[in-house]
Amino acid sequence: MHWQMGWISNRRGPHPHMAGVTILDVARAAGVSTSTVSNLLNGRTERMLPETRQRVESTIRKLGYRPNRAARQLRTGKPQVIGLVVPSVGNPYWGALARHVEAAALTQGFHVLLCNSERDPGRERQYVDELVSDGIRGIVLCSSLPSLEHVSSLLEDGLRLVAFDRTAQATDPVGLINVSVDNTIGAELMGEHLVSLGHRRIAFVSGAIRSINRTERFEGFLRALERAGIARQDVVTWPGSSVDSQFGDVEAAELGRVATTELLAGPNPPTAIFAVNDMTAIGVCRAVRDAGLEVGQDVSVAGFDDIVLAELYSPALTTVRQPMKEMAAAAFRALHTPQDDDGSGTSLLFRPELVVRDSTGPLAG
Amino acid sequence: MHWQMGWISNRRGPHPHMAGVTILDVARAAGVSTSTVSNLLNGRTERMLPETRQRVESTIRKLGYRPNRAARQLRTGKPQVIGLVVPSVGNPYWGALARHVEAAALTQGFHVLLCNSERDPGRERQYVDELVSDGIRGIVLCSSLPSLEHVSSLLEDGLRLVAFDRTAQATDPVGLINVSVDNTIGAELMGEHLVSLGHRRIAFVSGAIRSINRTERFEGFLRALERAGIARQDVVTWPGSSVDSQFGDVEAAELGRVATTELLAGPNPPTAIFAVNDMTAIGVCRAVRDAGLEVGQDVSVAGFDDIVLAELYSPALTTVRQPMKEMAAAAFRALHTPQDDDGSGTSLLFRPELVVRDSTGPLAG
DNA sequence: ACTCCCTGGTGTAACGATGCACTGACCATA
DNA sequence: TATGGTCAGTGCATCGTTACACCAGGGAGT
Repeated sequence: MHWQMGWISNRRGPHPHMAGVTILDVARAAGVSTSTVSNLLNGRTERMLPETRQRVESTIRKLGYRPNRAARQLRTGKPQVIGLVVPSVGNPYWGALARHVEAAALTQGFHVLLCNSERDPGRERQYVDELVSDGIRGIVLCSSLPSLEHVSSLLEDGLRLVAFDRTAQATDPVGLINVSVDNTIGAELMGEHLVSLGHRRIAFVSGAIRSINRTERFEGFLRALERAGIARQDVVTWPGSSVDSQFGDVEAAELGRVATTELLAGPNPPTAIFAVNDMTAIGVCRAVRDAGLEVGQDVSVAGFDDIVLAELYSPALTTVRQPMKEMAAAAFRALHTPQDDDGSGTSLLFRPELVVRDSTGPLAG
Repeated sequence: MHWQMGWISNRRGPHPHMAGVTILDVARAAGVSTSTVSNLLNGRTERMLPETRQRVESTIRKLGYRPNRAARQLRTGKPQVIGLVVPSVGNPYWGALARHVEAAALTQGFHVLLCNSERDPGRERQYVDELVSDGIRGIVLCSSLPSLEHVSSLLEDGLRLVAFDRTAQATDPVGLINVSVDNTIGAELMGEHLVSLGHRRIAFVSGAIRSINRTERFEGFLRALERAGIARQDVVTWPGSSVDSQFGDVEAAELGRVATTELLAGPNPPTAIFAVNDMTAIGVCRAVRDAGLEVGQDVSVAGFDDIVLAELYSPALTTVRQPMKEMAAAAFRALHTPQDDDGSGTSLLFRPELVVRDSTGPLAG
């Protein structure tokens, strides 16, 4: 009978896996049922003789058995995988996040599926839908969208969603957890730092202040200046221009450059410039130098984020550090803690740290 | 009978999925068998009335059906996922690769599992093993190991492995495909560029020349200088020091700094310095400035890779660009082309491009 | 009328793990 | 001797998809 030949030669099915030791192999070798092996694997050890447990465990090791994730997922509906959606992992900031999220996931045996939205809202939404329909129940989303209302139905269906680099908003769907640095405090620290160096005319450079992050950073910055007796209306900002739309990476630097060139050419130019992030700060530095001035000497420049670049740049950038590793770990953990229905704990704010390097210095003259 | 109640209320099983439209739902709605739907899904359309095909296709769309990846993998053994193992996605070079690999995968409906080896050979090996035993059959590996012999058994078992940023070696296991930029040509281009600027005393800075990349870059560099009549023994290199071990990211810059400081303090210092990569070049720049000299004016500095940073740095770095997007796409494609048993085509070399910016300039005086 | 082939499908046993409902053995109590 | 209660497991239906083996019905060749 040829079906029997098929059965014999094809114990592993039509497409044999490489690491083909199954739970059945373990069960047989240990002289127990697959149920017992499964029970052990899933922590139901209380119904088991320690001796049996030992035997099964050693069999698992001897055979090099590893549970098949696909089969497990098919059965449980929960894959050991989380999704990570970032604008672009080519950006050092998101690259660092991806690195630390993956490290955190690894400690719990989870894998990370990487998705680059390229700042395309449609693509971002599609990725989330796709991950969900692939059975993934936990996603770290770094959205470029101000509103996350479109995911509320997924949240209601049990998806665990962590929004990274974003603080909670009033209109947020319930169940959403936000992980972010405390932008307000960070900007306040930087404001204080610049004031303490003697600067009084300080500019804030960013794109059109629409995103939550930018708003918060601006607010914190203002707060520090007002405390130092600088009136709100005396704070220099850049009005924005045609360059200003959705920026990423290199464009952010370009924005800083354009803004600074205008600012320095104007009447009564600032002696210090606080950029909304490090990429922008780099563009600011370039413009300062292009104007024949020295960064840290003639004009102080500060950034935000503390990307790798900041330390390496020349001059090394004074900036506000986000505790990336801790934030990434918290984001991953939040994916597994059941949601608090009391509505609290939907925002995890981390304390930023002021990092003073060479791009800021005391007011000259 | 309570089992019946269970069956009724639990049509989706004990852990209901969110997007629960199955192939059976489609089959029923279209009035065909699941086999027919499956046949359509897998391109076996030749045995099918065009009319039937239309009906099934529109049903799929109407119901928003998406095949369950876990079930598909369980059956076929081949997940729609590839693995990407990089030293650290926090490094802009690898971040850029990850971004483009993911984009290439997306075009074919594949997802990318991200793994950071953190330059730990054990971790790198473990990741590969883990991916394989999870059923993944295609991996892009950016190894820190000079030899890849340990994966040969996996290759024999049908794993498709692409080694990125590495050229083929004599001892490579068969079936391994290498994707890399042509380091020799790239370095040659840079050597020519520096020579054409009038430099005669040019240093090559890297860690201990052990890795394949570094060796090739050094060779190409030498070739250009020899063609210009500069004897091999006159080429300045840095002997290496205690700082020199396995470097990554920030450490690479530090290496460049230390090396350059020594070089400039020595007798007859070089007028141009070619660093093995951009990170190192950045460290070189810092040391040049620390010595009171100006980059691009007093001393020319060149890098390799053209990471984002290079353009943003100040001065903008002259470097050798790797066509990352094309290389990433080729790496992904190589994962799916059957292996050529004739042994050819195991190395894909891409043509680099010289990018002249501000860090190099004509010999002063 | 009979075989043989072709077309356009269908039936169904797996893939590997899970976890509920069950059970046989043993002990304690009534 | 019933009765009940642990203990330490086991049996098996099930998740959604695939692909091989099969089959009905029609036409062509002999």
